[in-house]
Amino acid sequence: MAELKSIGEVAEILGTTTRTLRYYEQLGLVSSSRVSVTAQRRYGETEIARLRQIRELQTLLGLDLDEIGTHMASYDRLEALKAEYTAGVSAARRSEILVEGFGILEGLRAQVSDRLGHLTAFAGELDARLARYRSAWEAAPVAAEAT
Amino acid sequence: MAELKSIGEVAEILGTTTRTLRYYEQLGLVSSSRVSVTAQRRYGETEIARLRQIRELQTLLGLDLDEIGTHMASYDRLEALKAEYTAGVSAARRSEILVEGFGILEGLRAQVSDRLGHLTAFAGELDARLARYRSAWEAAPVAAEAT
DNA sequence: TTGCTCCTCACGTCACGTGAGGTGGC
DNA sequence: TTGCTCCTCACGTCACGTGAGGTGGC
Repeated sequence: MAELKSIGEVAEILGTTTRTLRYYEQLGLVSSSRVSVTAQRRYGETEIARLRQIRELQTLLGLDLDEIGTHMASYDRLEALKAEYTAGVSAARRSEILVEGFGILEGLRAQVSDRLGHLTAFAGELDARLARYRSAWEAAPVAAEAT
Repeated sequence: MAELKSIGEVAEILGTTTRTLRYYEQLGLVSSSRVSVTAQRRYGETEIARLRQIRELQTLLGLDLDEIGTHMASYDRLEALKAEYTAGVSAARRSEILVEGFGILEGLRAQVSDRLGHLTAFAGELDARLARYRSAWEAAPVAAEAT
């Protein structure tokens, strides 16, 4: 029931390389299960999801690995909260971490919105240029047949 | 009427550093006007627009400087076409470059659409997480006053 | 047993960051 | 004349790329 995958399989799923995954592990961004300390790395669904998240923060938002490390630490704190939550912590501590986690996600969401705005504007520019091409094309119909 | 700007001013406008602008010039991505070969660099509106374009390709689409170089070379060819166009070239050559330019822009547009899709999905994930926070918040109203 | 993928160094590369030491414009 | 920004090396850094040489699983 374990369904563990090799580093090569995971690299292909994520569209990256084995070198990159080992580098992430070296920086402490992810961990992999290993039979012995020199044995082959194995990845479960949890780790793959974590890696996917790291990749999104890196490629979509352009964060560096240090910033990503901070975010992942926050996510880890939130997971720890869930455990504390069900174990029954004080209401004050509970709200403390809720506020922190909420703030982090709001910050991310703002960055995403910002990027979306810039990307949409860029798409608009490209569409305008493409439209100008099409009108240039209409103006030279004979040339179109020459290709 | 020149309105030339210094490297520091341009760097601040683009939200980057003077080092980066000099590096781009070293790679041949942009040029700057200089009184002598060792004198201070000056940038006109054309060069600033070009730099802005380079930055968009780099930060929004994540292209490397080699790929960006290829794109800028294409843009240059299109500018050259405009000159040829008004000078009156053959219809065959005209359509040749129109096809090429159109293809380049379409490729870029596809990449932008792809990124927009991924970013929108990422925004959706974040919104779902934020919604879960809000319901957790409702469940602990007393704690909210404690902060 | 033969490939194929995996492993650990370790040097190379890309896109800059960051002083070191010096010259030029308001 | 005094700052401030500019200049050119040139070494450092981050996030990997890329072999070198060797071990382990189907």
